[in-house]
Amino acid sequence: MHLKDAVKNSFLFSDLSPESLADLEKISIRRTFGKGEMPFHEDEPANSLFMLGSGSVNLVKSSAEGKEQLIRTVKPGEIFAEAALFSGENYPVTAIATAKSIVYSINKEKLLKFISKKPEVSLKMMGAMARLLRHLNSLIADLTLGSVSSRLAKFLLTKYNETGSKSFDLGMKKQDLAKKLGTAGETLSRNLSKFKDLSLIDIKGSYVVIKDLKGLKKYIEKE
Amino acid sequence: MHLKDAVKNSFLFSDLSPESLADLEKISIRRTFGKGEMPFHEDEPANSLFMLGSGSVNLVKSSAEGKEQLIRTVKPGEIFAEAALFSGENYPVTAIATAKSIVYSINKEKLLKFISKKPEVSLKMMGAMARLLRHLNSLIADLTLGSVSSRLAKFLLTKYNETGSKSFDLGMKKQDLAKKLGTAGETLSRNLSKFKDLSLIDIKGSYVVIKDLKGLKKYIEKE
DNA sequence: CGTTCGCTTGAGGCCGTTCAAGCGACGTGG
DNA sequence: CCACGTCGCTTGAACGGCCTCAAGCGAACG
Repeated sequence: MHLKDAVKNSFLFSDLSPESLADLEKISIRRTFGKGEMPFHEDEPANSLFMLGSGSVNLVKSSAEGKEQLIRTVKPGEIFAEAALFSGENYPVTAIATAKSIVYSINKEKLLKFISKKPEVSLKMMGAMARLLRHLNSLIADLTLGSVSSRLAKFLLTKYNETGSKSFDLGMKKQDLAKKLGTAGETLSRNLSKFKDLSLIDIKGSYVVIKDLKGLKKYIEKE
Repeated sequence: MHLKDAVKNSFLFSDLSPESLADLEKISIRRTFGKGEMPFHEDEPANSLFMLGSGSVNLVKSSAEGKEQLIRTVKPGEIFAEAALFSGENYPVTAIATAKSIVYSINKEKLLKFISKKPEVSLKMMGAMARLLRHLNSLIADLTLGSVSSRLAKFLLTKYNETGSKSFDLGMKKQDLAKKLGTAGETLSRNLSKFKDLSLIDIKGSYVVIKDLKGLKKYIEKE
């Protein structure tokens, strides 16, 4: 895949002029990562912004004991490590490719120079960061204020809204979903069984069918 | 207090030219809030950016059941509700003044116009958002990956680093500290007692003396 | 002097964790 | 083609951290 194509889906750079695009290409580096490889680690000095061309990347925080919290999963066209651009320290999270991925990295200083000539890009950049801020805010609220079953119900309903269908695939390993929900695999397993016993859903493998929409919605509120 | 003085401590606007400052003043509204009053609520449409002139403001997320998680406490000169600027929805959090505060609010569209003429301000704005992103990232990690005692130890050591002294005041009500640490008041109380019993600290009221720095540090790692 | 407020302390219970064992699906090598 | 190992998931049992409810206590304040 070429940068030109990647950029089409990109929020940040989608309507750049051809000349600008050529400039951007000069300062960006294209790399591919296999499943499990890490584009960057949270204890590395941050010197680049990244854009995902294809594949999928998870952003996680990990503790000394090896526990992990999934902060965000990046989809093609999205940028990540945006905080890296503006503070001279290390990356705040670790990036892990969960599938073969094409990643463009852009050196911090060069990008800053590039951006400063293009106010539209700055605005979009801020927009992207603002959306992230919202995401993190509600993630905090979720993790702190709610229970696992409420988070699970919310996840299922979000999937339902995204796909527009009552039956869908989880789209990730249950282990990963557990991490996303900030819990252990066993606990997720039990909660899925509970929902199944209550006839709220049916589940076979990673394939889910929502049977009782209202019932699930109640679970979101019910702490 | 006049906007001019507030701006001196402000990260965003600190080195604006006098003319720009005059422009800024035209589009900003000065308001004062008493303790407990709310400059904005998380279910209100977001139409302004805020800057704290003096006083102190807490940003919280609250759940249906009235539980609250403290996301950030804003200090004079800092801006807040920055995410509001770039996405047309509601405020992501609720702001509560914890002391008599002077707050400047700036209409979203007007500020955007103002900013777009000043790339330096955009850059600073992004810097501010980047710092926030980092803050939220580590908050999530803390809340998810660690225990209350670890978070408490981290808080105490941060205070120690900030003040440079082993004895200091908590700087807030214990209730508020509990919310900041994402726990209940009772649990905080027990943990403080535990640290005291272990001779890691001494505490009288909200006045703390650190007695065993290494002991506290161990608690941070220890899950 | 009584009330309110912030904090502490106790008792009980629940949710989620960890450790362990077991199970089916899958792939590989004999 | 089957045996075996691995992997992801499930299930059970026990433990424990944190929460809630409730009572009590000192300090501040009217």
